[in-house]
Amino acid sequence: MENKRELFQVLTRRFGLLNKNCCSVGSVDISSVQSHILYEIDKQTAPSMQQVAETLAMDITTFSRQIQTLIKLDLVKKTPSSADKRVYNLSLTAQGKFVSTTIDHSMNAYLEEVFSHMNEFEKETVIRSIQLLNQAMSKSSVCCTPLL
Amino acid sequence: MENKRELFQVLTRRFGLLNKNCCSVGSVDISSVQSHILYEIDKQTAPSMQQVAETLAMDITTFSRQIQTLIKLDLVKKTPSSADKRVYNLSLTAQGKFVSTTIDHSMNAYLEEVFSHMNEFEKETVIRSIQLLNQAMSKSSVCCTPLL
DNA sequence: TCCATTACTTGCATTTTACAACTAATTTGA
DNA sequence: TCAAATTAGTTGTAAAATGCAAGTAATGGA
Repeated sequence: MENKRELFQVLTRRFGLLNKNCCSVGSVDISSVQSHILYEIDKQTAPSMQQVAETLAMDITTFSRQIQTLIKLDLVKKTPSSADKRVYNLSLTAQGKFVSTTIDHSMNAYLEEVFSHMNEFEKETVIRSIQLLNQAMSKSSVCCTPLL
Repeated sequence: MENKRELFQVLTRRFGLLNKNCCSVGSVDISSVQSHILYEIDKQTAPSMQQVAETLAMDITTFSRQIQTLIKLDLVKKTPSSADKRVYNLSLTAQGKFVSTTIDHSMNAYLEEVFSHMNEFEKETVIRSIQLLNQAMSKSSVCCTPLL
């Protein structure tokens, strides 16, 4: 079986769909892009706008507006940096933290469910393979340069 | 290492980015969604609008407009079905076929490049793992029901 | 034959996106 | 030291993508 693209096409589509469905927590309903933003703010410590936008390979102007939306939803806080007055540091509000954590749980629950269809050996192999793939992609010169 | 979500988050983001960059062929410049549409029309034989829209988990009205755009770009042809006059069968024009094939080649070239960072054993393992993953996801009850 | 269903389209209204052009703060280098 | 270049972030505007509601036309079942 050598049609790699087919495999990856289906895989990405599934993940895209998963991401689409993922992001409704109580009365808060955010987009997949917004959930990625929350995720990264949570992961990095007090990142600047530029940092997060670059990690997500997003245009900074689009990012700026998304942050405005997330602030209106009371999920994100923007604090002026004392070191450099041009910079804002991003952080999650209590509610933002809650939403982010809840999404994280439901994603992990979904992944557990998926892995429950495999035996222990397959599970290990697949996890290891994804790691290999991520490493290989980060080494690749063709694409994806800005991404961690 | 057990943070599965982290792994998949990075993987999907990379693929998303790859898809974004993928779709410029000569003077034709299409979106990632449109390339998925071409891909599916090429793969299925004379599918109806509903069929393709459902495979891609797209809203039919959005899909209808995307098809209009692709017809204007002379990439897709819409033929009334003789069996059922409500139905249109979709197919690629010569140019559409060319664009689709070219994208397919460049995606496969990219994947080859990625796999070139692995040895033969790793390569086999990763491919096999993606297959396992796709199977497991298709068995999953949580998500992704409409997808092949 | 008439009514429910199906395939597809159009009318909105919203959201997302990105280029260009802006302000304000910081750094560079003569 | 101070003007010029760079950097962080915002806003104007315009295009594209999205999806619900409501429409038309064809089909199929009772």
